[in-house]
Amino acid sequence: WHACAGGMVQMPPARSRVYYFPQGHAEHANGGGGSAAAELAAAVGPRPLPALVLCCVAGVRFLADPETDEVFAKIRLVPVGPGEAGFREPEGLGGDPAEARDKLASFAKTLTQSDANNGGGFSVPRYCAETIFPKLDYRADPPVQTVLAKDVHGEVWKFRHIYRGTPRRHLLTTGWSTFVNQKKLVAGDSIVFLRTEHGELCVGIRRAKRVTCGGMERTRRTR
Amino acid sequence: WHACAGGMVQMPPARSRVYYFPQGHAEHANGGGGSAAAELAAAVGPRPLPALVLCCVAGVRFLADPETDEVFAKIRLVPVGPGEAGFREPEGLGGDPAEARDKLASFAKTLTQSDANNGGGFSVPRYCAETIFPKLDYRADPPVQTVLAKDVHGEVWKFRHIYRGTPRRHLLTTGWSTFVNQKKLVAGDSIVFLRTEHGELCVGIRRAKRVTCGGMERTRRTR
DNA sequence: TTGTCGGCCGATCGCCGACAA
DNA sequence: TTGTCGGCGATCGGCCGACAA
Repeated sequence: WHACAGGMVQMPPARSRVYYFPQGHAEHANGGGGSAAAELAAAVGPRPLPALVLCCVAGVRFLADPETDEVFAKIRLVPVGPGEAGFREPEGLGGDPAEARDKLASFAKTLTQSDANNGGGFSVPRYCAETIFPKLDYRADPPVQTVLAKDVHGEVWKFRHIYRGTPRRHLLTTGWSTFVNQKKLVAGDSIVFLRTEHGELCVGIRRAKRVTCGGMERTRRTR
Repeated sequence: WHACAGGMVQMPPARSRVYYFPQGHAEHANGGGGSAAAELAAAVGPRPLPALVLCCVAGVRFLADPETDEVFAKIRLVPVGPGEAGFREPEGLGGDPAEARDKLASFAKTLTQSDANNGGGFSVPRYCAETIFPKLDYRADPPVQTVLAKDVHGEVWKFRHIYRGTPRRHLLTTGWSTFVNQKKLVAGDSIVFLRTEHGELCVGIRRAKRVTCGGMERTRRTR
């Protein structure tokens, strides 16, 4: 899902030509998780570095880690000889994904302490509630509904969406803390809600870059 | 630890001669976890099967899976040519381990529903409480103490041991449910308490053979 | 002797409006 | 508009003796 990966990530379409940069791949694979091929292969265009290999994108598979929900892509590359015909720039790179993207409405929010602390609730920004979520019946008092959202694995999460308080605001209550615990979200992580063209509601997460500092305290609301 | 593996398991001492049975090793490794070498190499003595390899036990290491606490052993085997001298039967097999075993007192109990259900407590059989656990001060009312026990990894678990109720019985209360949850114990699994010759208290677990049936319900005390 | 149950008390969870940034 | 807090009600964990097997 593009919404989870972030707006900076652009994937080359199939059958386009890219340069494979072996040294970067090796360094990346050393340092972190196994999802090395993805961003590197996306570094389209020639660079002033040795050992560039012109390749043809044979296939792209969008995947997600079943445990951490980390999204990555597997890109099959087939080397192309310099003399071979049919050199084609990945021309659609600027237009295609952007065009596809505004067919679906999406909204991202970075979790606050209050969202992540086990107080149990999530403050829904008005824009998100009004454009992404199903319409609320504002005649009810208070207006409440159950919201269902699918994650990257197709698993459905159930949230109680209520519009209450003075002044009025949108909140997710029941179901939210379960989601936070299962996904192991902390303040600083981001959550993405999006509605597909079929009107289906989806939810994704993007984790903050973890500060690998020792004395990091897991803030739990003190009473 | 022998107490966890059960009384049926006997390990060959170092430098003894055993027969390695390659086919069984291969079948076992296919079916289950990685702890293949252990029991197979323990099948001491010639069998009416082809492809037996006479080996010398070069070393035995007693290990435990850090996640499941499953105990197993790694046995280094060195093949011995049929003509080589010094053929020595593992003569000490009957006497040695048995003798070593009654130096330390141990007690095993299969967990009942009440022990495993999150009611929070564990019924300690009188024999276990009186011979394995530290002595209680029966003058107190009720007699209580804190019991510390090490598991196979050296991790220390803390239990509240109390002698109460009418009629009186020994119970583990505080600390027990944490232990059950962390070790993922269910009714039917067994727990082993033992006291080493240094008076140190240890705790081990032996899981029941899981029935891989679909509709197995996780019984939780209904209210 | 010890397995299971109902009772019950206290801790925690999580929903709420009141503020204020 | 929305982040954080104190309050407080409902739920649940877990300790207890009463039985009975």
